[in-house]
Amino acid sequence: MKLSVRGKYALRALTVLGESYGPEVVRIQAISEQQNIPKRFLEQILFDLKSAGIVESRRGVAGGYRLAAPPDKIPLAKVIRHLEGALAPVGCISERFYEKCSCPDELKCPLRSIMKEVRDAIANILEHSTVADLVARAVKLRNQPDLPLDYVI
Amino acid sequence: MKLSVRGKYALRALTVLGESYGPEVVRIQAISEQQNIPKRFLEQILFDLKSAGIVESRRGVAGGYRLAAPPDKIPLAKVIRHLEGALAPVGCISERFYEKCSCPDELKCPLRSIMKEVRDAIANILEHSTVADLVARAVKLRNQPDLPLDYVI
DNA sequence: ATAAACTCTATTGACTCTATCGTGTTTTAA
DNA sequence: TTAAAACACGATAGAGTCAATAGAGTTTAT
Repeated sequence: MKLSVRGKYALRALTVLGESYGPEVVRIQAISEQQNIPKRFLEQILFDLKSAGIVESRRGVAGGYRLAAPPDKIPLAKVIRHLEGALAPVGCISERFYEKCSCPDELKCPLRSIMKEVRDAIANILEHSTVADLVARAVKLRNQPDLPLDYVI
Repeated sequence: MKLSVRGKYALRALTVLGESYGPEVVRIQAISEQQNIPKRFLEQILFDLKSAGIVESRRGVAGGYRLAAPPDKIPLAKVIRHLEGALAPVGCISERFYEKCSCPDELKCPLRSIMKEVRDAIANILEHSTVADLVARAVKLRNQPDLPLDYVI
């Protein structure tokens, strides 16, 4: 579940869209500049998110992107699953992206058993975190002095 | 933190070594056959684990590998970190494998803040699980009827 | 001495990933 | 009505990673 650059860009873009959620649309270029993301690459990513029904767009001179649902209705797990595939660290656990393993007997594989716990821990956080949480954290961090993350609860 | 095939092979091999932990050494070929791992590839992996001080070897005709420490003293996190690098899903969190991110301000990055929670959840499990746990689970699963993992607590 | 087994480096082929490019199409402000 | 802005979509290049194999060397029990 190492997040690719693509995935990071997507989540950062969604945070921007979440912050200005409403009927209005945000230009790609605005996101690109604010978040330091290559514009052409971002186009690709947003288009991909659109095909997943996560964002919607308006074309033309006053065009741009906006969230397709309220920020608190978009779990990060949904975004990551669409962009990166399985949350599980090994394919033989994943329900949606199952991949057969080479081990002698999957049902008796101790590694699979432990990795399932890891998967559940990850999924538990990412299913319950939404774009709204990202926005909330962004606001909170913005209004705080520069504390390292360890002191932020 | 998607585990590579290499990482899976390593952990499965360590489970075998854990099961027959003692002064005696296990041949690569035995592990390779039992676990369905390409022998030449496994050689490479075990040699790598040796350089990390996780296993030790004996050369010659009666040679082979054994754990360099008792199974309960080898946390899975150590193995995975050596083989795959950071446990964290994004490099800008990792203490041991830190990588700079392109975001405008890392200290105010909400994504980083959430991913730190994911990292902690993963690390919490993998720091406290050891090769001994893998062995214990293997034994347990072996003595059980074929239940899907969901019913195993 | 010989064979079995580890040691170590190199390399190959497939694949993935980031990023850029080109060329459309749609929309709308002027 | 026209031109510019922005999305749509596919193609592709370049770099890197990864699994797997290969080859030649060293060690050691018998």
